[in-house]
Amino acid sequence: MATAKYEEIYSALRTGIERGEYPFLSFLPSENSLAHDFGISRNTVRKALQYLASQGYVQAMQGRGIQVIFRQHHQTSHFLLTGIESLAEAGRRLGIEVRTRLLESSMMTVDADLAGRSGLPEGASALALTRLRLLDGRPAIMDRNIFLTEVVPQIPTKAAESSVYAYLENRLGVGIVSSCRLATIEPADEEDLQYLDLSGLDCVGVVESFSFDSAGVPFEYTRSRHAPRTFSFISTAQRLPAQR
Amino acid sequence: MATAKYEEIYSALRTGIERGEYPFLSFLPSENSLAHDFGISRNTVRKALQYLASQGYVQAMQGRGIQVIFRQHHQTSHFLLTGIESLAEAGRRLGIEVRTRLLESSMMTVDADLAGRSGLPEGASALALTRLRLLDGRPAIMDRNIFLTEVVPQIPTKAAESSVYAYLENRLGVGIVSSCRLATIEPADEEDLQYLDLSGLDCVGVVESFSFDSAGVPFEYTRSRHAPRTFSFISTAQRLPAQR
DNA sequence: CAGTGGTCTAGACCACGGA
DNA sequence: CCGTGGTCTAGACCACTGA
Repeated sequence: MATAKYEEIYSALRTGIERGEYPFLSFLPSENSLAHDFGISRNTVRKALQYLASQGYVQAMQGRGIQVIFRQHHQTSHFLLTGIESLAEAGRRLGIEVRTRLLESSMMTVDADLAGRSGLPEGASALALTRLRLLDGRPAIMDRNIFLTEVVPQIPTKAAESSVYAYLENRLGVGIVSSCRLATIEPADEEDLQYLDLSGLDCVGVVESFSFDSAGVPFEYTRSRHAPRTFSFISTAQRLPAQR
Repeated sequence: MATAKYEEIYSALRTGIERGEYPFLSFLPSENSLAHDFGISRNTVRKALQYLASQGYVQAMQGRGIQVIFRQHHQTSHFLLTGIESLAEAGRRLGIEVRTRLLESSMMTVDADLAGRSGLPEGASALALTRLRLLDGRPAIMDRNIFLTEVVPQIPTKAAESSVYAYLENRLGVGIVSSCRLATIEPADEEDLQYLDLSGLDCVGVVESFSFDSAGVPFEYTRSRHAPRTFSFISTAQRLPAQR
């Protein structure tokens, strides 16, 4: 299937919501009428609606309908902690100019400490990148990426200075399927003070990321140190069934 | 239905994963065999698996199987940015003692600025709480909660000093269904310096939260200022269909 | 090739909300 | 009461993986 039917209706409804055709707190058409209008089964409609809900666009209410809970100005001006998006993609979405300086690229071996923190197999060969990312010309993020050599044998300087993920997807055919992120705050170190524009503050926001490729291999571990000014992550949550 | 079938199999598999019966990078039984074993249809099995994937427990791979990607020690020692969980619940889960001091409780009216930031209706009457939360005896979080009076007419001091959410759910029958969180870093202000244990740093982690109840009313806006030491949020992401 | 997950259907019954 | 969303089924066909 080129594009699944539920993706089409997901996109159609999302676009409608983002354009304001379905404003904040209004209701979407009912599942039955959507199924009829799009000529698909109700199950497929429900699948699209589930994705919309998981992204914070709508909230379904039994007996009432499907309400729009998306607010344009709040939910489109931040990085996504939920969602897999490269900095280059986020920059395009937010209208921010992203530049990247490759500071270091080297081969290494995953030691016990790194293996424990990252889930990468101990003793494996890995490629480490250190990159400084500039947002609208201001040094904002210090990225340290570690890739399994087995999955990512090398990364050309040019790719490292534009988008690593575009290179992985388009050249190597490696896609990130799942990713786990951890956000904390740490005292700034000498390197941060040297490179980042901290606006006089003494902390950085740290985002660690653990990624799995489409073959289920944990192949990437990244630590990003963010200047406070540009640390801004958004996430949506729904009550889960069977929550402990 | 008391508990849905998919909730039961979700819980069963999650427990199995958390107990190590299905270790990191192992495979679950196939969808067909799960359907047979639990005596339910494959669609229902898939629904349970989808929730497991959304919580970062598993990753399905076409033609191969369903792989476990959950690592106990990494994913159970942090607050959840994905997921709706009160601080009291998180404390129990993490084995942290949570104490709360109510600093202020007052009625207010939602002005234009607050309405713009929070999504609460301008002019509405609201109840504002300011609370200091202590984790294992150390002042760690300054919470500012704003509730629509229409939904939450009042909160007894006792409830404010234990868990507001338990009070909302059990006494008022108000459940949070969807919630949007925004995490940033800000310079510490005088109040933070006065109350919080900042470990000598000059920043706080700020989490803003916008919540909708089961009737679809945006009824709560919360700003939490976290001491850096205890700011630690985890989030999992999957590649979405139709990602921009 | 057999077995896996991915998509989709048509229909059923239930619980809930509002008129 | 009717219309809404919530759950569940049985079965179909597809695309992909690995032996």
